Amino acid sequence: MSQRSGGFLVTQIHHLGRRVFSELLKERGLEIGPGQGRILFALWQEDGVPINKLTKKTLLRKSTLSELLDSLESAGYVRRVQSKEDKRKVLIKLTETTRQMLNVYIEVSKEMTKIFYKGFQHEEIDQFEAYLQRVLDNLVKHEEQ
Amino acid sequence: MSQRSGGFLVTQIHHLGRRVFSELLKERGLEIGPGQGRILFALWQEDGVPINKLTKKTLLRKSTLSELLDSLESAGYVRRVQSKEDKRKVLIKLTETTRQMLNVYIEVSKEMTKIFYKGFQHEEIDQFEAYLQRVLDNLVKHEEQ
DNA sequence: CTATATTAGTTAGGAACCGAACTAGTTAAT
DNA sequence: ATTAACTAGTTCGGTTCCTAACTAATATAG
Repeated sequence: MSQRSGGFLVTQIHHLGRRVFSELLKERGLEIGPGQGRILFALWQEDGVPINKLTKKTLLRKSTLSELLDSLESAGYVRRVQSKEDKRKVLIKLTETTRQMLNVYIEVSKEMTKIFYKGFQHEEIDQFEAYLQRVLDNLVKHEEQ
Repeated sequence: MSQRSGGFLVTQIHHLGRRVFSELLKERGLEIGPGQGRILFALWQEDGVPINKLTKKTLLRKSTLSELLDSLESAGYVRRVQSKEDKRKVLIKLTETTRQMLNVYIEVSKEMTKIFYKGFQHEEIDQFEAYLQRVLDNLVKHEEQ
């Protein structure tokens, strides 16, 4: 119960990992930051979604997304389209250029995973990610209340 | 090998966790942000250290520390003292006020840990944190090269 | 059918991070 | 004993995140 450091470890992994990932993206010529990549990744899985849905996928605040989307839009990676059914909603669509970046991004992600899990057995990865998911669920549940 | 999401999970846990932790600190009347807390925590373990050593403990860049220490100093939580042996070095010392915050901080950390690990057995926590440490080591090793 | 509540996004101000370029002090090499 | 190389911190400009306060559109309740 006493000296647990999970939160600190996660924070350190996050920051270090982001630096490494950032470096890999640059090496491969992908001119996006890891924050932008996170949003694009969600969009590659499902395109043309309203911002509100992106907040659920990324767990970012809508204000954060609003700003990141500004930068992605002015870089020409996404377009904002007002929904016709509900005029409050803004649908985010990938541009053609962006769709072609997916493969490189996947490559970089794989490389990142290799570094991340160096020396891990497959079952260890499974177990570890299951733990991560449980922790995430705990936090989500706590925030919902 | 293919669809691994460890990095994404860690990122999400980090951001959610930070929001929760931030909230807890506020509830308990501790007027510091989670970033500041991270530095103070390192100082509580060892006081009067040069900034360079703090970069190793926190894994933050020196520019980041420099700025966070500005805010901690102007809030009266730490003092900067030039080292006499090596005039390049700046030693960071806690003030008396800050030393008294430790207990509350520990309380908040415990509360955070409880949320984080809800439903975990002791051995599961041990195993999980060992995995985290391995991942962190991987990233540190990769960066060193 | 209007008033109210809810939902979707944006904006503004601030905090926590980064790399790159700088200053100043120390060490090492000729 | 100079010069060159290294080390310690700071500063600057930029990114990614936050909360709180706002506007606009839709849904609901009387």
